[in-house]
Amino acid sequence: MNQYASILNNINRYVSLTKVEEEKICSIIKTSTVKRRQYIIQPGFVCQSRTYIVEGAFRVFHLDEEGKEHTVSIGVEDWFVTDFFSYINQTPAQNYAEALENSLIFQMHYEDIEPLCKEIHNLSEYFRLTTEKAFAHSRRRVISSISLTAEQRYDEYAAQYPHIVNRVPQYVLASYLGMSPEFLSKIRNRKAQS
Amino acid sequence: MNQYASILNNINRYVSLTKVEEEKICSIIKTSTVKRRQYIIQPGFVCQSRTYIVEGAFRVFHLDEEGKEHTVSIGVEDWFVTDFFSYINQTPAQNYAEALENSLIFQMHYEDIEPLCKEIHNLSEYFRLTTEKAFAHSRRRVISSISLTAEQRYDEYAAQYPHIVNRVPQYVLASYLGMSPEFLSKIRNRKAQS
DNA sequence: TTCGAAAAATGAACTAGATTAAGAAATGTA
DNA sequence: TACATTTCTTAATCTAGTTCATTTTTCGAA
Repeated sequence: MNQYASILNNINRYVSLTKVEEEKICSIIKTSTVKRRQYIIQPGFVCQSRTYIVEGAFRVFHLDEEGKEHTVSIGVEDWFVTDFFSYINQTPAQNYAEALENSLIFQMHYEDIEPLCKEIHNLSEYFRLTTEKAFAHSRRRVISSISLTAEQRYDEYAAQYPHIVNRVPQYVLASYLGMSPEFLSKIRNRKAQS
Repeated sequence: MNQYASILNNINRYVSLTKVEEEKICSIIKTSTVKRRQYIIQPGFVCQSRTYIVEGAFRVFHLDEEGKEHTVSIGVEDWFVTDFFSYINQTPAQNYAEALENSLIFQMHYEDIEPLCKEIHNLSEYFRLTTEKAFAHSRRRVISSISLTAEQRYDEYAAQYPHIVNRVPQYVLASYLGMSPEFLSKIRNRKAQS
């Protein structure tokens, strides 16, 4: 069994790669291990790669002028972590991507993967379809953040990601859901009571 | 000059279509006019098409259980309007898309455009690149909605979309920015004073 | 196994922004 | 031109969620 089975499996859920295509894609993958608290993307540096999480967990967050962290996304196994704005424009990132656990990742460099998208129609389709899906979810999150109360947002998240909600630190989840850690604590406490 | 010049021009900013490709794409375009207040997407109906705005303005909004409207996106000329979640899954929409002005649109039907994406690599690339861009912006909006105050969100929008901020009704903009129309009125008034 | 630092919980005072309601202005329509 | 409907404004009241200061718990490292 191929060491890249996980990511190929993910891609083949959307398209049907030929053996040759699989090999080309695998040939540009770089494997790394990352320790908890380590950053793989930092403000000021260009996000060079699409990063696939084989094992572990990451978050992307934004640090505002007042020193407050705002978590943009949380990802675990079989997800991608990217600062898309930085990646697609190849301009310096404005966010951090931090390992929440010791992790194993596959990285595909911009200068390798973008030409490959021009070459392999299936790969282009894969990223088109997955990005459309991610975009649709992002829109749903915008609706939630506009229309729901803090407690409703927590409930929705807990229902949708039961395997993540208790895996990440509370202050990370609070900053993802757009509330203070104190208030999230209060919400959880209210639930534990009843 | 081709009647589809506007949309072809948009596509050719990202990829270089051949004449044959251009003709295939144009052959599936349906042109319509839509009156102000008319819906082109409604809850319960599947979003069948990608809609390109030639002239006019639209908004996509969600109606919650309490009867409140939450505007998800606002689009004018040279933008696409789609309920992506409904479109990609071909499931009933949960949102409305409403014409804010009398408008002229081009529509490409799911069953025509999706096979064409499999056939024309350039088209697949076009949608991949534009969706990645839209996704990156959507993420920025999530950050804004989490980290900025209502007034800062208004300022940011006014700076980024000066040509739209005074073109749409105030209650639409308020529901897009996630605040009450009364509060938006207050903000605008504060600015007019100083 | 104990120590120290980071994370979580608690509670009280505070505020951004919502809600309500009523009137004024603008806009469309006959 | 006038009437009806939609949109915007103003101001008072209310509350979800923040801030800050303190205490308690958790957990990794030695």
